[in-house]
Amino acid sequence: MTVMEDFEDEIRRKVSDVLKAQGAQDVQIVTEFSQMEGVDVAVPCFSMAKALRKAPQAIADGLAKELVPDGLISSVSAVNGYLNFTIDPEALVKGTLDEILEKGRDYGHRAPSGLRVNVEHTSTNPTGPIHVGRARNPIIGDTLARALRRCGHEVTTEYYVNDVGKQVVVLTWGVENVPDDVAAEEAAEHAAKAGGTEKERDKPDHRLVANYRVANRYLESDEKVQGEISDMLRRFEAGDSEVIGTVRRTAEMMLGGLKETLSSINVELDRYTWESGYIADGSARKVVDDLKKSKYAGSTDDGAWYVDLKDFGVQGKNTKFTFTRSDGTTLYTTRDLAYHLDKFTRSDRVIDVLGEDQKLGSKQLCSALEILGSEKMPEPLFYAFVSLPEGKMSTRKGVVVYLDDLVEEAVARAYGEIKSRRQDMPEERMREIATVIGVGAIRYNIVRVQPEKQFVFRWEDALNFDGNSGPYVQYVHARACSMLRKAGEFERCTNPAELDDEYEARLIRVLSRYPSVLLQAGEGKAVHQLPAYAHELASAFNQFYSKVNVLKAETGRDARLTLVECTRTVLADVLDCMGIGAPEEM
RNA sequence: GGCCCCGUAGGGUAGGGGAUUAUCCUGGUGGACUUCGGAACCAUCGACUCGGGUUCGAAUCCCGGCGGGGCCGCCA
Repeated sequence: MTVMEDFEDEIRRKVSDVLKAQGAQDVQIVTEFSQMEGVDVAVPCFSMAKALRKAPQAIADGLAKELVPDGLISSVSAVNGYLNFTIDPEALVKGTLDEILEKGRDYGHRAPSGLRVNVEHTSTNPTGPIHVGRARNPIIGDTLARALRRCGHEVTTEYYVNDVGKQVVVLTWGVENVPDDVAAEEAAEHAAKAGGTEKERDKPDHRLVANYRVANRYLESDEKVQGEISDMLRRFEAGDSEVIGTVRRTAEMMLGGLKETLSSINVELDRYTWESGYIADGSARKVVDDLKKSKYAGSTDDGAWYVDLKDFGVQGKNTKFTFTRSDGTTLYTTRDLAYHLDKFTRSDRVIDVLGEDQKLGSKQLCSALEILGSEKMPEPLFYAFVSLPEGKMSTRKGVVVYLDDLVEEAVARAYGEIKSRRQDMPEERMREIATVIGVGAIRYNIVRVQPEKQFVFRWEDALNFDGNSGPYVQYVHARACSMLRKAGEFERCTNPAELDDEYEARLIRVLSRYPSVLLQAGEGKAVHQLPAYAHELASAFNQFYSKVNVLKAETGRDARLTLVECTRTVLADVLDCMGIGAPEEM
């Protein structure tokens, strides 16, 4: 419990007591942070108006009259239908700072809930490198996972690897059959088309995707290749262990490259689950058997099975959700059902981070789970697609920006910045910090916007290091570290009498809100609140910094240094929650 | 054809029924400061897609246009 939470509790309790004394039971009392100057928490009285049959302002007036400021409440007033409360400023200062000092990097984190939460994210097909369109997925997913851990949950992150189906078979055929020189030529040509932003890389995903492109091209025109691939696909479907093994090995090679990319942006997943596993262990088959028994099931003349979802709110000309082909083999969605049932045995909550093209699929999945009698349902988190100013990303047309290229560019840019301001720093250290800054800029820029909004990728935004950016926040952290380094030994002091400047008070107020921001980001699945908060905190610190002397303070130096230390602690944690490093110098 | 998202200053973006000042960044303009690290600080300019409706009150909810995106496979 933080001071702010105690404060809100106290308000709710006291307002409720007064209402009960006035004969009103069971009235919902909501508290909210106020933007009004001089008001900390407000209770809007509008929603009580109907139940109490009184005007909002009259309710607020009545309550304000009965409530005597004591405890954490230092003042009460009624304005425009709001009951406004001010927290005892001394308690806020002392309570917030003491708690940060005591908990350190755990400030704002909740006690263990015992809840197991599974966050599936990324799960891109292992057929090519990750481009910035897809990058929204790992960045949102990883950030959400970090926020949920701070909410006290036991979080497992998971990547569902698609090693079944035509795409991976085509890839595998390409890797086995396309001559090295043809693939190399394709890679060079593709890089040239991308206009120099893209480089040839010796990395499995970039190497193998050339074979994949060539194979796809052959597939369009060459009958011999078409025959070979469909034969391979047939053997794959029939359970030919040789083909299955080859495909799996190819997918693993590709995945190795993808993992490298993810790791470069600080995304490490706890678990990789292979789609083919659900065929091998018979669980996809069991889903088929169970669905066939349902009253919604039916089959076409040639033997394909479906469930009709028209009673489940699925709209459109075709409400049939097919779960077996006419030859009896399973489909992607059938295996996805088995996958979700598996996840439910391992977790209490299951979150899927998905592109918005999966909306219908996800709804169908839920309906089918309902038919199967599942008590748990996945919670999908959808994000809209990322496009380029020139239009949709397309690997084939060369209209694509690979995440590896973006990272490289951002790091190079950060390196240039450091080099221009720091002549004293060793080369290796500059490189190290440039990586942290470049990656920070990218993650911050992408997590900044609400997932459901379309996102147009622009180099100048992604490489922006000013204002509302990762590097801005990192810079403030580095600056705070520098001050603490220079300060040397000091005695921690949280005496409110020494922290009564308006800039100090504002900064502390922002610090006090961190726990509620983590809650919104995690439980509310609103990860875009994190960069907004980080920027607000960093900005409040910069204002404080420009107006108040710390190292040269005549009085209250220790208290100010303590405030600097607390800010640094929270900045480091909010950055970490976004998967962004907090360098001590830059 | 049907369904689902989104539309906020020149560009980007927060708020997603309420407080006669709608957030933040960028951009423009103008400042302060011999700095505890200027990737900074201050001031100023500039916006709720349109039309109806619900409501004491709408950027916010409902209906309809317009614009952008997505989906409607025995693909994954």
